[in-house]
Amino acid sequence: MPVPKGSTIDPVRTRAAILEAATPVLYERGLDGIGVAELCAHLGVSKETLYRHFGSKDGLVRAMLETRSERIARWLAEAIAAAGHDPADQLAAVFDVLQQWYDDPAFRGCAVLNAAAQHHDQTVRAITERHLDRYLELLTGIAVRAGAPDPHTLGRQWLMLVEGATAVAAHHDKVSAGEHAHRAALALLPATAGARG
Amino acid sequence: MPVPKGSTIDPVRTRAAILEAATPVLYERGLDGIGVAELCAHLGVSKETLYRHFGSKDGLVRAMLETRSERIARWLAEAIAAAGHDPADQLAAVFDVLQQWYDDPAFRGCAVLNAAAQHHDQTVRAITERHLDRYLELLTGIAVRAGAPDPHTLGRQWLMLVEGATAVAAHHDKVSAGEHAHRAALALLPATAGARG
DNA sequence: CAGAGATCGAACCGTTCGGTACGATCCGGG
DNA sequence: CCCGGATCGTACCGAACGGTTCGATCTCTG
Repeated sequence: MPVPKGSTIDPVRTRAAILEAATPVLYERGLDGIGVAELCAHLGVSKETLYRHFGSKDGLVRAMLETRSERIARWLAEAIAAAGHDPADQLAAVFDVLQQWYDDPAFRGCAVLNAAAQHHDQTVRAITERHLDRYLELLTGIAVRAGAPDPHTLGRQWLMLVEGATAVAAHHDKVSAGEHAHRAALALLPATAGARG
Repeated sequence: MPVPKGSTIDPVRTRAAILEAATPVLYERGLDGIGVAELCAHLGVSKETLYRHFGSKDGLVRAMLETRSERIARWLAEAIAAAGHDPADQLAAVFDVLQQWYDDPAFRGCAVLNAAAQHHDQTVRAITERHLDRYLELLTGIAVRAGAPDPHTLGRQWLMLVEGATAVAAHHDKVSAGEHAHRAALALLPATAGARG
């Protein structure tokens, strides 16, 4: 029973449960690939409840994308933090996490970028841009700690590798995509930096 | 007058004209972002004509994606051929073409990959995979001519940079995206190869 | 134990969708 | 000169869409 029936039992928990359950469904079916009625059936929630908590389908979508973006960034940041102090290890951790994601049978590419490809809504565009900002910040941080002379550019090139690997894994071939991207990212490090010692 | 009115004047020209006119509209509005009626109004064609030539909206979409994929590949191949014999120049030509594309105000990312993000139809997936195959073949060719020891892997890493640069340009910041990706691609060349001399 | 509030389920609304049908029009080939 | 076929414009279809409403139900709070 994902959502309790009674009253004041937990107004905020219902919202969170809806969000949690809607995320994978919207991801695998696509934002416009499922209607509100069928979606509610999957969630075990009535339409009225959904509309009271999110106002509209777009409201749910926006909340879902923001939550997902924040979660991904937190997930990556934790993987980086757990990798110790060596920037090379931190970089390896990033691409390890990515490859694990690619290996998930449900993997269908980046949910946020997929969403942006469908809704060219202004709000969704903003969420997408902020999502890539978060990625960029994490990667630039590694580049700084690695002593790269132009960490901003290196971070951006790493971002391209991350997104490129994700696209290739989603639409072409996921085997070793993370590993190949990782090796490419490493090759950029000594080329741009005078670092490593 | 995009489509002549009379009869046997040219059955194949009508189809081509529809395809040509539909491509930019579907690109900027999104595959599901415009209905058949409005689309036909933009094309200056009646629904009956469209359905006689393409059978369904999906039929039109498939034809459009295949045509677009082939055209992009041909365009890139010509740019490579025009760049002379030096693989480095050929690589530069690829990223030059990409940056020109990014600078187009109508640029909204790769039409084929955007389509795949919306329709997870089997046919669209196949078109997308073939599209990336074409890219990969062109890039691997450059890697071979550059004497890379593992040209297949290098081609794939370049493909990631190409798609990553496109995604970043579409969703984050298009300024210098092609140039940064180009520099990253160059850095991969001496790292993977023992070549250049 | 009574009331407030959250939820359900289902009916309902207007709109839009992809797709079809039809009569009128226009043209090139025999 | 006329017929066949491609086209147009429009009306139409059933289904699905996003969203609203309402009575019944349930549960926590006072």
